[in-house]
Amino acid sequence: MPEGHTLHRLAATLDAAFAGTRTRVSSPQGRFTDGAALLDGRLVESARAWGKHLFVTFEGERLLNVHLGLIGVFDVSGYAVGSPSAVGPPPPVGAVRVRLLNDTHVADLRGATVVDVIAPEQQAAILARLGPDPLHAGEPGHDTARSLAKLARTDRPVAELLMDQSVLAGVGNVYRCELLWRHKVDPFTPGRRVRTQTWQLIWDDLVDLMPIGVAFGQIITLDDQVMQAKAMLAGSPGHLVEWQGGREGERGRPAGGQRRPAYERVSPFPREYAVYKRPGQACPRCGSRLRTQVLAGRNLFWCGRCQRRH
DNA sequence: GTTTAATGGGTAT
DNA sequence: TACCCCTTAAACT
Repeated sequence: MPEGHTLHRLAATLDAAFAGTRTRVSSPQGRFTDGAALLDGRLVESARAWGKHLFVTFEGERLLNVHLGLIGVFDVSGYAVGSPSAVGPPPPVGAVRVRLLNDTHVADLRGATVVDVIAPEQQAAILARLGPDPLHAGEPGHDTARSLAKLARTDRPVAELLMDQSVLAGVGNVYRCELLWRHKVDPFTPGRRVRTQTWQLIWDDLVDLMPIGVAFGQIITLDDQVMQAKAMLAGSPGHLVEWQGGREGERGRPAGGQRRPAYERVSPFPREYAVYKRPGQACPRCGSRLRTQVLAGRNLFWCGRCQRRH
């Protein structure tokens, strides 16, 4: 589910599956019929993500803009990769708002909060609202300069600022809780009291961790898992790994040695976090009882004993 | 069978 | 701060 790593992985998956191909666009559920008609049959140029926003660019300066919200899912699967399929694409299951289809792949979108056909100017307006994205680090504007300037001018708590997409694009509730814990930062520290160095270290950590999240399709922040993940990525030749099943995340028999891009790697790691969703349990670092509290409408999880830094 | 929770965010009050 | 939207699956009764 969707923080920035999910969207970037999705963009890469869609790009590999659809870029350069003429793509059918439909709305099996019927709530995107008009938009689908505007895109149907056009060539897909690219799929890219900034923060939690996904853009699929079609020929003729038309873009499909998707925001998954809290519960959206965009499932991409290959139904005839390697050899032509006699059976064709699978029928849509459930409330499929948008289906992308070409000769090899099918992608079904469900539950998204934003699904729009937009022009390049509207995309520019969306991007202008976003803060720097750790997954675009190294590109112009994607560093800590802008976010530090914002921090210096506000008393809003750092835990709220980390989730503000105009401060940092792509960070969600899991990354924010885990990063604050990793850096021993008190979630309630007012923005202007956060040390420049602390914020820089958090940013550098996100730049390091989020690509691992993209590669494994999972937020990985526990140090031992991070080390194992890095070793696996370093040991993987090129960018290809064995495809593990019919659908992302599902285990299944290898489909005849088919090779798929690394971003479809299946994660071997259990979903474990230091503080996220562990209220009442022991802090992995100091053993103190972990706490939870709703902050700005979202559940915050932290350790009240060892998160004291600013 | 019904309720709830979920890695989000916009708009109204 | 409250409420709204989107959808599904797990947790309740």
